[in-house]
Amino acid sequence: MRKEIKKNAALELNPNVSVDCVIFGFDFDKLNVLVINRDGADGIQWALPGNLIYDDEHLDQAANRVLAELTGLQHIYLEQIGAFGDPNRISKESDRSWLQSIRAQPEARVITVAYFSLVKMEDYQPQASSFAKSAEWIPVNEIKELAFDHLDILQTAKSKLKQMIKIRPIGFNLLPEKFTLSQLHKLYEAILDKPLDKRNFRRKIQKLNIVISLEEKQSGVPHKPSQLFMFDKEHYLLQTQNGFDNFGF
Amino acid sequence: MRKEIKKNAALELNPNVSVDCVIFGFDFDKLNVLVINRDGADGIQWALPGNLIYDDEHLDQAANRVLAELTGLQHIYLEQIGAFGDPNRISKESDRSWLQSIRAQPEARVITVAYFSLVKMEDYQPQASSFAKSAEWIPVNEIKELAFDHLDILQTAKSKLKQMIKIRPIGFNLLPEKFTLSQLHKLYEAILDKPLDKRNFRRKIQKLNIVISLEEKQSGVPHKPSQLFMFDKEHYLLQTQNGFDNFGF
DNA sequence: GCTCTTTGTGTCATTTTAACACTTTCAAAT
DNA sequence: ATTTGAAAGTGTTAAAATGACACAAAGAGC
Repeated sequence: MRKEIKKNAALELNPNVSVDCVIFGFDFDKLNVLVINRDGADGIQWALPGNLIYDDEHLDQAANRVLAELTGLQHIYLEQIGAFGDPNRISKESDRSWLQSIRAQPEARVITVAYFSLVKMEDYQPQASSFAKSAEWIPVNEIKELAFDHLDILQTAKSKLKQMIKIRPIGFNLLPEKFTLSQLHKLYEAILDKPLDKRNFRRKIQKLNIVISLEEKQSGVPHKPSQLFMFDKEHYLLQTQNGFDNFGF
Repeated sequence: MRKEIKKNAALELNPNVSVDCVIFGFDFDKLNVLVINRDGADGIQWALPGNLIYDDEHLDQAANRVLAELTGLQHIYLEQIGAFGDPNRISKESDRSWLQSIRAQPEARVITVAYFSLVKMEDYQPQASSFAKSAEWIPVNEIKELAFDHLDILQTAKSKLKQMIKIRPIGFNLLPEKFTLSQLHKLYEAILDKPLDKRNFRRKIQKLNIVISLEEKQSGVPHKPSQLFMFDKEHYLLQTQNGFDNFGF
């Protein structure tokens, strides 16, 4: 009997800790973020995919599980961006009434640990399930309101992304295996939110030795076809071993 | 009666969430970290100052409160470095037996949110209280073992510090108001853990326009007395407004 | 006044940066 | 077949930043 109880306890949701995921995608023009739709009383309400953790799972696992449950996205490398702990972070009236419908202890104080990731949009078509009524990519710049403190979380994610892309070549996760330098250029401009000189950008990327030029070009485009490139992971790893950690944008 | 219960509930510790603080100090030679001593069965056991949060307090507040309760340090700007969520992070035998003695629910699953700060050692003489038997500055390099997953947390703090000092002038928090460039130089070397050329370091710092040379020199030193400097916060803030965020070390 | 210790300083060769405009290549339309 | 539109791709120059490197000056203690 005692064992029974313990076993159940391990499978129970911890009422005090949740995880939320900020998944960025790039449509070759602007940054998008994956949100779910909770069908609230008062119209559409977007939220980041997130939910309570189980007592026996690692935070990182919980983030992966919750993301998969709500959006179908799996096998994604999620990186933590921080914990959000305002005691009133879920106390807005619209949020509370929604929580009543899905939580065993809707009044419990919940801190959340936020994660973020960059994915190739084409590879991940979100499929809503669980309490998510839908799951969609929305342009980051068009998001003016989100449930709970998710707008804060998104803001934090954006600024971490901006920082991180200066230090690590994470941008490649947003592009297909084979990409053009113009795509990469546009990506950096979207993330850093400022224009970068085309020629200087190309020179810098190529001098960094982190892209390999393929013997292949775009085809079917109504303009001069572009050379295709791949990320040179090995060369990058070599450089990091020598203490390299600054792309200098 | 119901109110009574609610009020008590608000004043209760949340059994699932704690905060831990990594406080760095600099003794003009090397980095130190503030640890408390829990008087365990099997000899001395160092730990980072940390404890459970209350249900009605912000995580940031909790970190400040816990730090003050255990070490007496107050009015310190603490910055979050991340949440640690291994479900077994407090399950080592020595940790469990200690938790029995201080926690109402010693078996609860606890995630912790870690904070860090940089302080002037001279300004903060730690005073142990609560369950801390003592509170002391220990050189970071001499720490081989800590309670729970605190060694992980310390490691993370060190690497965040290394990153952050390249982006923001946080090092000045470790030095007195008035300092010499040699002290600053040594500090950067200690944090980055590599030698920096003296002349190049001085040139760079001075070109950054973030220090003001005072009309004052060291005295009483058995060698050529050094010029004193202050951090030029205003000038730094101006630069950040223009998007500046890279000291390039 | 000698010794010890730390401060403080300059140059040069190399690399990196920022600013800037025109030609090439292809598909689609005429 | 020719034109048009749209994006790709390319080089120079001046200014600034970097890294490597060695010796004189100032004070305290003896």
